Amino acid sequence: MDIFSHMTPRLTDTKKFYFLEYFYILLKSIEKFKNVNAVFEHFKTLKENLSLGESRYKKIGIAAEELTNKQLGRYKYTFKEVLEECAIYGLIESTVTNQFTLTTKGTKLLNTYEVKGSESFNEQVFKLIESESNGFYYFITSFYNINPNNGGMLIFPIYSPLKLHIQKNSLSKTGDIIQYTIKLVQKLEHDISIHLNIQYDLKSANEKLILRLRESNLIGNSDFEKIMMKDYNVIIKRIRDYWLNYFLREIYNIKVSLSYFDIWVYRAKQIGILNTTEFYPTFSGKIVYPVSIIFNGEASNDFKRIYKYFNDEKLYIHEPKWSTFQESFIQEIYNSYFDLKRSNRSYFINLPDLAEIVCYKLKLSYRTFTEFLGHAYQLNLKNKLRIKISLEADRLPFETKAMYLTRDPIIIEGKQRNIIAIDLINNE
DNA sequence: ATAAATGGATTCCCGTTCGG
DNA sequence: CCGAACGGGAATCCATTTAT
Repeated sequence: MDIFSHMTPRLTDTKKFYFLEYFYILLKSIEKFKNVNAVFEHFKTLKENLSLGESRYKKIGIAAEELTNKQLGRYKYTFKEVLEECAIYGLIESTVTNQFTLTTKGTKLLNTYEVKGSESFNEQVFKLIESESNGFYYFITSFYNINPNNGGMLIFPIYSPLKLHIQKNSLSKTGDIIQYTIKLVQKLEHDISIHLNIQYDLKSANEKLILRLRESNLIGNSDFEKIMMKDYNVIIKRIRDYWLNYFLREIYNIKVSLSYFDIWVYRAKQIGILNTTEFYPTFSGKIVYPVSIIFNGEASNDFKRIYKYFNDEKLYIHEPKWSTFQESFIQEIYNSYFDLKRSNRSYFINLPDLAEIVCYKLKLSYRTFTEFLGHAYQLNLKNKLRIKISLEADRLPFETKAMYLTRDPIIIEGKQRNIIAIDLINNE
């Protein structure tokens, strides 16, 4: 029995920020200060210290500069959002205007972060959000319903003109833009048939998109009409967002805006409920899939129960133990390594790419992957593995230095590892 | 009728990537 | 190697919808 026969999910109770650590830095700031201005000042410092938000590219070792007024405005916006969401969960209270204090609940949550670390903290935050909204339930169950034969995986393809080998300077007229959308639609239909196993005709949806671009005067009525180059980025972004929305709302029938969806997904990733990646090898765009299950009953030892719903269904995260999962893990990194190597020719392959494939196939969180690879590497150093694993920090020759900054680093034995090679040991 | 919420659209920003 | 263009996440804006 679906819990939403009794209620609707409250998917917009979450405020507009991605990182769960914002909860921590706000609580910390209120623990130290009462007055809203002082709280904000501290919040700002902690935000910078933990490099939260602003850009997905992490700054490396550059001292913080003075904020512009605009940036300050943005920080205040986020601050306000976090403040509001903390109030929803009863973590803070305000008896006098612009004065805040922690509630018992808030103090307890802050303590969890400082004593038990961010993982336990995230799990507690999850419980707060879920008890308020049942939002994660909505997404996990929807995903499995949408793509039951493929582990609940959702695809969000993105193909910029560049990706389709169309030069910017060849997109100067209305007809060029339309040609781009037609080529794009072919790719989208192809991806849908491959990954969702449905034949979809996107022609009429594409006509709607073109109509909208016309209504906004971004493109003309005749194919020969020039587009304004200042509008170029806007046009491309409109097209991209249109299709992302279309996949979300029309194909998957998920009842939440793209911006809220992104926030839910990103938060779920931090909790370890689902994985999301923009770097899955051989796919262009975003992929989202659950690494947890919800059902009424007891799960095997490979799962960790983190929540129980009022109808007795439980949410379990797939979190196997190394002792029992070791064999499957080794087998999968071995298989996936050779899959990737086939298209690569080089002995070493990109480790984050391998992580993507193994995490997807075994439904492991990235954290568990790193932990298990660490164990495997240890055994390998002691010659207790049937394969030989080499990990290096070097990059592949054709990869530029910057490619690693956009992806979460994989740290094994205290060192960031970028590439991996695997051999069979042939003396057995 | 007014205020708040919503969510799509736009802007900002900045590291990456391209093309010469 | 360099400057221009790209790209995408986050912040913000703002028209529309919903609540009061």
